[in-house]
Amino acid sequence: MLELAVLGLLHEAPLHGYELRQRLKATLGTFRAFSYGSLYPTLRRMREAGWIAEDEGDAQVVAGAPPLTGRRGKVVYKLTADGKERFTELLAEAGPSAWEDETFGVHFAFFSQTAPEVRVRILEGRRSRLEERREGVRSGLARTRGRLDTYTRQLQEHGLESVDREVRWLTELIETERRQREKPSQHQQNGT
Amino acid sequence: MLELAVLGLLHEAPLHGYELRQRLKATLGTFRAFSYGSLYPTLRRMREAGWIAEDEGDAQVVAGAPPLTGRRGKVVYKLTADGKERFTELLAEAGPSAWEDETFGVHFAFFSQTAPEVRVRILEGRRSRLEERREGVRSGLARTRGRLDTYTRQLQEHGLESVDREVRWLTELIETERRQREKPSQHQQNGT
DNA sequence: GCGCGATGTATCGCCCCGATACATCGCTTC
DNA sequence: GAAGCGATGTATCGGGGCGATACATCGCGC
Repeated sequence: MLELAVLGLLHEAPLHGYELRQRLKATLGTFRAFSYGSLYPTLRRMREAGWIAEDEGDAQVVAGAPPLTGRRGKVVYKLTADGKERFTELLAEAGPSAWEDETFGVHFAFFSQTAPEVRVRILEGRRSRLEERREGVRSGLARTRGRLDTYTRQLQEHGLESVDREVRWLTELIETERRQREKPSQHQQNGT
Repeated sequence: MLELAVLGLLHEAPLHGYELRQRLKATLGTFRAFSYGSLYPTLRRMREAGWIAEDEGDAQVVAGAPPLTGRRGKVVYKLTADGKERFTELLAEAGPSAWEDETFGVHFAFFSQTAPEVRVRILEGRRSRLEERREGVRSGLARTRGRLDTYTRQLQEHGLESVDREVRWLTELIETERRQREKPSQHQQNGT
């Protein structure tokens, strides 16, 4: 999980740990935090696996943000060729591993680097995943009708509505994707 | 976490592991699953701590549900006196440990056993927690205006709306709680 | 009589989190 | 000018949850 996120972030620019974590928060938003307690071990694992390399040294690596100082002997990480390959490989995956709760957000965050067919597959996969869950909760709610205390029921209903909301969101996204594929001349990329 | 959930479930009736897990899913709904990989170790820890006792044996323990067979040498767990005490103790806690993401749902699920003041404190605590986060995301979104690609922005905005929705939900709940305290004659308990 | 899905108990390794420990930098405050 | 402080920065540790996996039995239909 974190692996993919780190791969994606470093794919844009070399970063050191602290920055990585900031970007993680900024990119994933409410979705996930990823503490240093996960980050540094992951970084080590990835270095050992050969996906990333440390660029010890000193200055001017920061690339984008003025508020980040970034000289002095920091450990700057960057992708190796193998790392890039690995990233592409992970982005191409369109199985359950891409649409489970914990994973989906990270995959989605790098959708602009992902192939259009894969995007749609993932969005649809996530949607049916959520629809299944929704049915489960709904029937559970129906089965225990009246036997639940107010708070438990309220919790369920709130959860149900959240799932519902996400399903609608996904449906819109899928439709947009389809439209995009009809007329691929338009693009929705950012403008730096 | 799981500890509180198990305590709460066993407080209603003795159960064995499998049932416990079913109830966990039914009670927490979309909120959390809790796999056996967490449940059984937790059960062991709790037994060692003296909160629960095993009631090996055979029959008629099931208490409520017809579809659950439940004879044969299953391991039925029930609360000890210490366990009940522990439960009450945990229910009375109204600190951050009760309103963080992972914990809040479980505490909420047992609100009907929780003191009214504690309920309000927890709801308010959760709400300010979410409001903080909302501000963080909002300002992050403003700071990077235009520099984010569509997908990342969409993820952020969806997350933001989710948080917003939960804040509104909590506000309603808080108001209901306050009203309840004005005229405590009405109650909102379930009717078995 | 055979297989299969639900019931049931349990473990293992992996990953992530919060807490914690440091150390330095740049800034304000006295 | 030194003392204090919050942001920057790197890192570890213990604990807990998860998915996968392994079994074993029960009740069912075929």
